[in-house]
Formats: sequence, C-alpha cells, structure tokens
Amino acid sequence: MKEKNDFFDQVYQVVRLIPKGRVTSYGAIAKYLGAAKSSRVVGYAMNASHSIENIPAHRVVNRNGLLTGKMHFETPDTMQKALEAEGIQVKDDQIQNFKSIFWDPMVELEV
DNA sequence: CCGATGACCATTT
DNA sequence: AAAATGGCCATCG
Repeated sequence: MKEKNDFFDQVYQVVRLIPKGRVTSYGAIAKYLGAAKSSRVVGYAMNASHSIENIPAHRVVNRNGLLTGKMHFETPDTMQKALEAEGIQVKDDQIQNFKSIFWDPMVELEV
C-alpha cells in the first residue's frame, strides 16, 4: 500500500470526516494540513472529487459560507439541496448561521 | 511535453 | 476602505 502524501488525498480524508449538518471552509482544511497558502489547492481537490466517491464536497464552502462550487455539481441546486437535507439553512447560495455550523478540523480533530 | 487554469484566502497598494 | 494580486498543487488540452 502506498500512502499517498498528496495534498489531495489528505483533503479527502478531512472532508469525509465532516459530520453531518456541519460545514467547513477550504482554508480551514488547508490550514489544518499545514498549508494555509494552499487553500486554492483544496478547492481544486474538490473538483477532482468527481473521480472519487464518498466525497461530500457540498459540506465544503468558501470562507464566507458561500456555495461557490455549486456549479460544479450535477446541477447548481444539488449542493444547496444536499445542505438543506442535512438541516443546513441556505439562502441565495449563502449558508445561514454559517458560523454556528462551521466545523473546524483544527478544533474538532485537534492534532 | 509545455502552458494555462481552477470550487480560495490573505496581504499589499 | 476597496480593489488587485500573489501563492499553492494537480489536472486538462
């Protein structure tokens, strides 16, 4: 077995750990991995998640709690519907109470 | 093989 | 205070 130390796989691991009804940001994951400057790469990893399964990318949003990547799903509504299905209130692509449901890997996982 | 791009965030001007 | 850009990694053409 090869442990993929690739940034992508590490991101997938964290994304999969996101509890239901919670959301996190790209920067939070990047920071948790120790690459705050690679927040962009985290977002791109989500784009690659299309090739992988079990990647709840809908639970990952930008720093403003805005559904930036909704257009990358099957349909632009898939992301919002998935979030609402978990009890997350989303309006105008903006997560309500985002700060309340924000799941910080550095705090929850606490290295 | 090389160039360009992409679901971001933080800092500088 | 607002706007622009820099930095990161991998994948696509």
